[in-house]
Amino acid sequence: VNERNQARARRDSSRAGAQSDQSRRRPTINDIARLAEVSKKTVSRVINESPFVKEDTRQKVSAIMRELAYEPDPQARGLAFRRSFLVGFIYDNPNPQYVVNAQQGILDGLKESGLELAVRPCDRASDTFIEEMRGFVQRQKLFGVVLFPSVSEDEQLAELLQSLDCPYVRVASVELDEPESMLVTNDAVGGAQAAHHLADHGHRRIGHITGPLTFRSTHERRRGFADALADRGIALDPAWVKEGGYTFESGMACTHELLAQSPRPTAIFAGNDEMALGAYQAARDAGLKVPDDLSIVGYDDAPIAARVWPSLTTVRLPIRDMGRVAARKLMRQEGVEHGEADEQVTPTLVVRASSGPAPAE
Amino acid sequence: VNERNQARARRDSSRAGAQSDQSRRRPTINDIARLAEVSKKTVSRVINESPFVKEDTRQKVSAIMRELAYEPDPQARGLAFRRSFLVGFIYDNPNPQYVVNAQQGILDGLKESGLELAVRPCDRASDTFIEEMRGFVQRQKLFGVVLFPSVSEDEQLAELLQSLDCPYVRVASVELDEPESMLVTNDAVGGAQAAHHLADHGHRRIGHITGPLTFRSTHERRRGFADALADRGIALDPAWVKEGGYTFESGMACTHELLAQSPRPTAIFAGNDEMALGAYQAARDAGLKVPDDLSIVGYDDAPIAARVWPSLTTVRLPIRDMGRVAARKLMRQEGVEHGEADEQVTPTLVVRASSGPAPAE
DNA sequence: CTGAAAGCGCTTACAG
DNA sequence: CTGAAAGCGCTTACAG
Repeated sequence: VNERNQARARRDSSRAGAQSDQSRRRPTINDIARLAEVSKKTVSRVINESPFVKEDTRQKVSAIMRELAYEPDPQARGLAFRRSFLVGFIYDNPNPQYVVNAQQGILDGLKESGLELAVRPCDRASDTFIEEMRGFVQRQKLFGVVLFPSVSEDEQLAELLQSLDCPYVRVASVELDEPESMLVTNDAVGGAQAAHHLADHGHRRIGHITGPLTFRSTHERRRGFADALADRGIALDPAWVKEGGYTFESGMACTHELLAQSPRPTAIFAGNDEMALGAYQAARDAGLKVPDDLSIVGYDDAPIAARVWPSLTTVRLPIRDMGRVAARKLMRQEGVEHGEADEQVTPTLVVRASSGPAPAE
Repeated sequence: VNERNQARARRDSSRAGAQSDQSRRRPTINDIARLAEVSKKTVSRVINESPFVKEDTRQKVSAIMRELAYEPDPQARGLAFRRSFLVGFIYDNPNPQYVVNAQQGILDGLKESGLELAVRPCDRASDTFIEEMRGFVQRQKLFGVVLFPSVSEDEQLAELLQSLDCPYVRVASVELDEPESMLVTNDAVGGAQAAHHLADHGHRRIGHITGPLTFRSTHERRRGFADALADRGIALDPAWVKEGGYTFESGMACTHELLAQSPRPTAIFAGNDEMALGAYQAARDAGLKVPDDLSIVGYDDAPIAARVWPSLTTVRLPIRDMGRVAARKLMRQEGVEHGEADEQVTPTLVVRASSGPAPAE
């Protein structure tokens, strides 16, 4: 005896007043075909927007579908298509804000499409990573997959998806793949904006705390930052570049090192907001006031950036937009989205209270 | 012509070196039946752990399933069962940290079960809320649904799910429903812990910023807080209770009001961490030092609580655990989880630097 | 432009 | 304890 059905039966029997099964049954393709006096194959053609249906017929069938509020069963369609209507969101970003925003954006893009989003955190360091992903994709016959950093940079995973014939879109800071399956985040532009902002405020001794060197974004942000400083005739001293780990603690430690030097930097550009907050802490420990003694600029514009004191100047990554555009790209690849051409996403500087003029010498 | 298949065909033709379709085809129930020399019905019985299979037969079939790494197709199973293996996570909590943790916990609970998680943000205030939820549940024939506050408190939604015969578990601060579909968060206990902590530090004039009165947790936290203060002989003056909105700004505004009174409170218990940070800001505006002049206690233990200065004393809500336990309860309802009895979740106080002894008079 | 037949990979009655 | 038949709600060839 199947326990699941026992449970269900219990519920059934406890709802004596429920409607009859007949009236609650949802309409199927057969109901539509019968009422429209066509074959179910023709109904199927209407569902799938086949051009080989006479306009009259299409109208008639559509009207009845609307009347009965008919929605094709994704499970049955999927079984026949040998493919599901599930989009996978595979992520490994440690920042919850990042994940929720990306997820929200993907859902924005998927809205009204009939596609659902199945979420899947992962650990690239795990021995079973690739096998787990293979299982997920194969078992669910995923419609496609959206990948955000850092798992979007995993070539092994990309190859797996190709071999499984599973469409994907990768969000990353460099063009790792064919353009149709990439969404590039232009991190060098964000780095440049931070550089111009600080240079324009008269800073000359500027430190940089990078993200982990295993992230492509780390190199892009640094490159954009260094190049833009060079444009203003300022060299980014390698001794003033420290590798952090995108964590509060690493931001604090790197800032301690930077402030121990003499002369010390008057401004620090942190690779993300989390590390920028660590820099706040280190500045306090060193008896320095932000921004009077030390200007700090972050990256991401996490919600916390506006809530700390002083509020944080930072480069805003439009993560939710990135999710929406990535989902749309995936849909366009598969021909279910006939919208406008590809959109771009670009970071923008948000100036708040943690950055100001360089202190007088 | 179906565009999706065009896209797929393009990909196919571009991968000339791919394995033959034959070798890549996943095994089906028919393959297993043929190799095990039984009917597919018997294989089905093994898959569904039916007791009506001879041990010998079961062993033989299991061995072949393992050998071919056979996994039953959830789509086909779902179609036959008239039910999917998708669990819905419906949420409307504005706090991303909360959402990610809950989601992570639900996934912990679902691990290895073959159930996938489909996420669905919602807006209870929308006119189409109930119809959207009906569409989601019916179209996907959801296995079940997990609800977190505040949407878990929506009786209309609960009734809808019942009428749709869709199992659910509601996480909430009070027992709104039958125990098997409830996970109670014991918010009154958390409120009491905050009260005892402040009372033990000698505070007598204590303010409280509540969450929105439309949240059940608001009343529970307040009740637990007030009762525990009463135990210590301290009355919670209604004039020192302000209704906030779980936002930074509301925490700031309420604290301004509290500090304008004379005498002013020496401690404030905020209904969540976000509002506690608003209280920090208001204290700074008023020239008060935390915790020397004013002790502040929050609720949630969001990651930011450990990252601000001074670090925030707060009541930790084990959100991830709540997600895991909720998922398990759902599975147990449906008989797919045969684990231990129901677990409880309880809040715990995390003492940090924002609370200390009451200032001398 | 339209349809009858067969099939996607499973399960539910119904027999035995 | 086991199986042959029919069906879940759709789509893919194949005809016409």
